[in-house]
Amino acid sequence: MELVARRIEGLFKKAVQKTESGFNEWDKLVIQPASSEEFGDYQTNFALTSARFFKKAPKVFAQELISSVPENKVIEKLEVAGPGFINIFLKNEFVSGVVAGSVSEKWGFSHKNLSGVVVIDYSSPNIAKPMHVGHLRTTIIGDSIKRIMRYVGYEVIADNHLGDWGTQFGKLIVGYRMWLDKDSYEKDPVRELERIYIKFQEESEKDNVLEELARGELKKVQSGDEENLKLWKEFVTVSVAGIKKIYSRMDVDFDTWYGESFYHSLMPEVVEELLKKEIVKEDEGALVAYFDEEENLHPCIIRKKDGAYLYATSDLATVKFKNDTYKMNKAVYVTDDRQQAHFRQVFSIAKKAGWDMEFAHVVFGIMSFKGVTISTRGGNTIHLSNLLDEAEKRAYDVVNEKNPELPEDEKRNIAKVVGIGAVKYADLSQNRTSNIEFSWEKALNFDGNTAPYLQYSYARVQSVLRRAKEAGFLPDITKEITFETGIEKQIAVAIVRFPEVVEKAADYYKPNLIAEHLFDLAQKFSTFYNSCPILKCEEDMVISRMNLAYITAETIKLGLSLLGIGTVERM
RNA sequence: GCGUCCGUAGCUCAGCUGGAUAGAGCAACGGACUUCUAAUCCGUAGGUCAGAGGUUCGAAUCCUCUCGGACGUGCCA
Repeated sequence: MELVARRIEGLFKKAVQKTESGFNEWDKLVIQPASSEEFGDYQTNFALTSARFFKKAPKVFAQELISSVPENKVIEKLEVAGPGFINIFLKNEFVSGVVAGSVSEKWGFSHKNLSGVVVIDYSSPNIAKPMHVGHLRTTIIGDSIKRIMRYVGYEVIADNHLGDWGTQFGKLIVGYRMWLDKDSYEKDPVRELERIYIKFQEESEKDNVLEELARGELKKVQSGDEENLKLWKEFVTVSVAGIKKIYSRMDVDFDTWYGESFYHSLMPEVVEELLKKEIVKEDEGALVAYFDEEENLHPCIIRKKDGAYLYATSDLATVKFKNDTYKMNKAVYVTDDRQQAHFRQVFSIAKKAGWDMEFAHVVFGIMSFKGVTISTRGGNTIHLSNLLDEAEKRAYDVVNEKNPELPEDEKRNIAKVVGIGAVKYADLSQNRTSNIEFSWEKALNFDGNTAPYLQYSYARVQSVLRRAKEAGFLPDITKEITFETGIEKQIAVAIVRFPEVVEKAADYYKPNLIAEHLFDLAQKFSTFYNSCPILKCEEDMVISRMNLAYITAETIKLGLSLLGIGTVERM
């Protein structure tokens, strides 16, 4: 089914072609949601932005335009307002038909370039340390972008670029040999590794010989020392198991797990290719890429004078690998904004190397707690597992209070879906690149603009539908939805706009647009629910209202699923 | 020094790809449950969009400068 804004766009295109040939700046023709209900359902500023091209006064041009729009089943009324806005009012029957179609047909996004593969690199924790709330943003935002892009029709590969080859392994090997507590290692290896890691940090501040030892042990891992390699493998295995447990709780998964260790063997040929293409030069024994002045980037070291590779080399290897392995459309990286310069360098080098694809660095601000950036080393971590535990516990307490009669396992499930949904939504509903301060209160809030609010709206509809079923009614989308009140029409229009919001969210990598739209829809639904009875109104309105409620719920469910958040039948 | 990001209601944030009177949530205050789940709804109050210039028919949004904050900046990741 074609997006409504695109249908309107098509009509205006015809109108323009009727009045004037030779116009080709079609990207100026933007149909947007009306900024206020009084201005209709959609609006366009096209007459204002393009009046100059047509050498006409905006208002005059707008008037001509609306009288040239061909006969159609979509638009009820057009009016010119203010300096030359065109307000677009849709036909009720049309809106109602689109709303009904939205549950039976798939939205069409074939106008987009969907060919090729999109690889999204997100989460990518440094392993052998437990995941903490600092990992939340990349994990949740990346997972949502994956879901959104898949829904739109891209072939998406979710890649977890694990930090499984870094300096932490040298430190862990040293610490493991010195301070291991066997019992706690057996009980919870990841926690014990974390303890060792923190202890190493503390001790090495007093005694910098430790750092040197660690570098030595790391070197041994990388050169294939059997005993160290065995330890490394063990650390990787236990950490990945721990990480997967967390992902499973959060309903996050990946298609590939090409960690840094995977790319290690590819580094030499990457460097060789860059040398051959004269993108990097030797300087003081290191290999360095330089950039044009207008790129405004610092030189980037690709290989150290001791022959070791760096972060940039590793990321360049990922790009080359993607280019060689897949027919690429886009490569997307979801990280905090400290890495902006790094990725600008990587993308620039990759383009010069001819590794052809679109690049996107999706950035967000770093998370701090009590004013300090969260890090394992800083000792101010909040383990992700603790946050999820607490979220589930609080959600459980609420369900238990509101619906004590529900079966225990259902209450547990509700607590999980609602608690984790709240945590995810708190992050996904904001998309500022500014830094954020972690707050328990915010992450665990269940009131207002939160996931539980949306889930609650969904559950209420299910409750109505259950009662309707008992009374012998069922939603029937072949029956028309009529708008008796203004709020019913507003709900319908919000449903019509939903796929347009999804498309925008995919284009700009902004899940918060979906969150915002769902909240708006759910708020309108709550208003409707509280003021208009669904089952206790005149008989011919029952089916109409039930249909509207049903489709609203389905839209909320779909939207939440694009955010990686589930729904429950009761809560 | 240079660069990037940020500064919007008491708090947390939307809006930033220029459009009509700057929006939510939380907190505050007042109302609505014998009626489809009150994790809800309705209403009130709250703003020199950090500041100053500029571009434009039109600026929270684009440009310049100033102030304030965070981060990055040749051999860490």
